Amino acid sequence: MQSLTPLSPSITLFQGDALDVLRSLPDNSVDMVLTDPPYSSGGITLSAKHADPALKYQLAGTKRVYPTILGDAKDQRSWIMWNTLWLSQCWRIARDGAVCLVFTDWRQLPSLTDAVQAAGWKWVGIIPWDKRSARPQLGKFKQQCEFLIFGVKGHFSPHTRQCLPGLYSYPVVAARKNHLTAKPVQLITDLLAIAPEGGSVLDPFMGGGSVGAACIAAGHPYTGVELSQEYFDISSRWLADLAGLPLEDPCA
Amino acid sequence: MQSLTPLSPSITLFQGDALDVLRSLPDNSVDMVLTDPPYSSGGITLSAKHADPALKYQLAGTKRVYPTILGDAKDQRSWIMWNTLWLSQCWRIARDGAVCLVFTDWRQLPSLTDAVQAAGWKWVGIIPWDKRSARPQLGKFKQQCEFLIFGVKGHFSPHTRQCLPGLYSYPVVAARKNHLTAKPVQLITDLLAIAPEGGSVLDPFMGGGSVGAACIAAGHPYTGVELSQEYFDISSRWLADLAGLPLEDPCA
DNA sequence: TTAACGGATGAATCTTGGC
DNA sequence: GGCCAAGATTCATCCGTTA
Repeated sequence: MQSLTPLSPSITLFQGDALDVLRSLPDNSVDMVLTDPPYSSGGITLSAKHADPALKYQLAGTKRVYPTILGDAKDQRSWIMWNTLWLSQCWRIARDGAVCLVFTDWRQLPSLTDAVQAAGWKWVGIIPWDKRSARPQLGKFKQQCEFLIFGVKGHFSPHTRQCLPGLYSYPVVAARKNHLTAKPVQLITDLLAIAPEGGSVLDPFMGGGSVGAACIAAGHPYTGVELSQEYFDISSRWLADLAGLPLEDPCA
Repeated sequence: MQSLTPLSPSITLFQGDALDVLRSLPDNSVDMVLTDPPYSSGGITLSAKHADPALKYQLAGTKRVYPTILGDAKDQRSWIMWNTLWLSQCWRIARDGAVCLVFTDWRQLPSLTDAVQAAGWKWVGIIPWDKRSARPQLGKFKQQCEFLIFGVKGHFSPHTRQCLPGLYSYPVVAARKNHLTAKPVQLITDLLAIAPEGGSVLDPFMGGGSVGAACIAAGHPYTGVELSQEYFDISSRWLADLAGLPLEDPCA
């Protein structure tokens, strides 16, 4: 586990395994968990599941190639258990009344609702994200949406007088993606409206860093964890840039 | 079990319990199952769950009163089992390659995907329906969507060259509803695009009759079942009217 | 023809008080 | 304390009517 801390007083990034890092974080210290774990979806056969996700989820002939995504080859039982483990750690780290939002695709949605609840969160909703574009399916329904599983720890008190929508529609702009499954920053920014003003956000699967970028823009302290050195470097460079800070030299 | 058969050669309606009626229908005889079962959702305590759905699901002070919905007070285990039973019957009645679309709310979604698969269907997707308007939730995400669980029997071959959307957005118009949970006819019409031309449709929970109405408009033979005598009368009158047929007098 | 206004409603949720 | 009944609450959205 390697930490680039603090990138600024309000941005803390760790390179390492999510579970290891989460275990090191103190109780009752964050207001929101917002993250996008590897789905371990797709691939009917075991060998197809074990294929590099960058190949598994991309159409043959796609020109853009992304770095390898780690930890995306679990079978169903292990995936549920592993999600329960990191979500339990998040629950411990979260304050009472904290909100948990986790991305999933349709295939893993039921398993993820199990894991969220097994970890102690109260499951209170499903929020679809309409990606607008999706692979066309001749004569079938497109898989046009991903989903956010919405949970709360203990008693949730609203932090805003707004009524937040139950559906978000933002296109994926390939040119702006720095990760195969990067989410639009505007989507994340909208979701942060549920958090208290200046509330801290924990993201155990930082990936390309969209959640961090939205947090910097919206003034939320952010803690991100990423296993892959490659993605860690990409997103920490981006976030340092956004925060207007020089990147710390870990060898200095 | 009482049958008003045939309302026309292509419209068959049964008043009775869905499971009883389904058991009487022959194997391999329908091309699509499209239905909206009671959700048995809502209500935190058992007594609240057992309340009249018209009270359970309606806002205090709502003026419009609907007839009682039957069979909406099962607990979680029974609900899953009961769904598995009627879905198994539907699977038997369906032809190879048939499609199954079942409405659910967010709370029952994971249980319904279990039941669909336990009944033999291959689960291949989740299609959100955006209702647009929904009850406001101060400082939280609205429950703005319901969901269709999409399953197929055996090998599905596309029946259209269209690519169907992965999200449907239609408002609920209270003035046009004849059932507390009636679905917009246009939504159902759009969903029928997945069926083969002139393919037959089975709907074990007819309710207000929206699925029947859409089938008549789109030229699909329709078999509907409804337990409540009151809703059976309402919807068979409506469908007879749409089909331009005089209502048969069962006492004649 | 178009724009603005008023009224009704939502497959709930939460709080409070009583038994 | 647990369970249950009753009542208050909330606003985006849509329709029909009026301006």
